[in-house]
Amino acid sequence: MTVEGSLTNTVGFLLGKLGQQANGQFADRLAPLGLRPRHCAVLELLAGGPRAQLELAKAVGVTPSVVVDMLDELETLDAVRRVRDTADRRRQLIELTSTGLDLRHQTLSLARQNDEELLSAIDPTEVAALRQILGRIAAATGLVEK
Amino acid sequence: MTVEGSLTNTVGFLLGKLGQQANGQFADRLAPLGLRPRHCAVLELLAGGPRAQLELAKAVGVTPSVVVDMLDELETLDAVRRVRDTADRRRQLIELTSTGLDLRHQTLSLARQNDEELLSAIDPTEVAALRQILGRIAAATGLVEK
DNA sequence: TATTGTTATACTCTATAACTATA
DNA sequence: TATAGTTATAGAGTATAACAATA
Repeated sequence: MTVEGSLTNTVGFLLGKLGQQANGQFADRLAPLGLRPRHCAVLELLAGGPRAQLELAKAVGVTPSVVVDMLDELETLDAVRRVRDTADRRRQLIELTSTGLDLRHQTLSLARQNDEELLSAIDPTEVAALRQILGRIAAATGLVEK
Repeated sequence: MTVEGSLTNTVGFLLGKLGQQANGQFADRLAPLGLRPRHCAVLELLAGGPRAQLELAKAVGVTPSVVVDMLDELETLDAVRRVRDTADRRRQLIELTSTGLDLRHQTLSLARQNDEELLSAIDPTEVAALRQILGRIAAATGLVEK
């Protein structure tokens, strides 16, 4: 048993450590695809329809110049297309290509594999409870658009 | 309700996001003390007795040169002392000073405040369940020495 | 010759600010 | 004059590798 009154027992500390671990493992799985976790959030958003770059920046929580880089990379992979908005020629609408959609399915599958590995030590009913509680905290802190 | 089959529903994704959030909030609380989350792990370890720098590096999971920097900072704060090991003069044993011990108490208190803020949306029995499950996952993945 | 700690260097990630083209 | 996107630059944070002292 861990020492009472220790930092290690803190939920925040555990979340930090486990989050880093989960993210690192996920990044390793994504690497062969030429993607990193950040890209997945973009693919996910674009699956809901085309978006402008600044919209993506705000939604993913990164600065616009980072979005430019990510989209350059995704374009190199033929995962997305930049199409000029005819109504406002300053904007570019980012569309998911068919290979982008396929890539998104793959990342989703990898994310599930990642979960399985991460959660292999605890039983299914607890996994469900965990997912539910984490989802509620994320929603409460506004981390995820409901 | 969130879309079924979405990355956002994944435990790994939620852990990553929440971990980053928890860590950021904790870092903000620590900033006035001149500390960052990493330092807390060092203070915690040293509370169990003096350690050599390479031991600290391995335990905290950072590279030796980073430990040098962290200890320089902690020494500036008078939180730790480097004392040459008389048995092996290459080693330096790092000791917690009394102000370091005090600092450790403060960081623990801040970590608890952080938990309260983070978990304000969910009720106590669920918090207990969450802490228990996270602790078990962390132990299973070897993230925390039991 | 190997090991502890240190320093110097480089690399990644991200943010800031200047720039263009459109509005 | 303001906005969308881009580029250039700089700042954290971290890792790698060369180095001095000791074993």
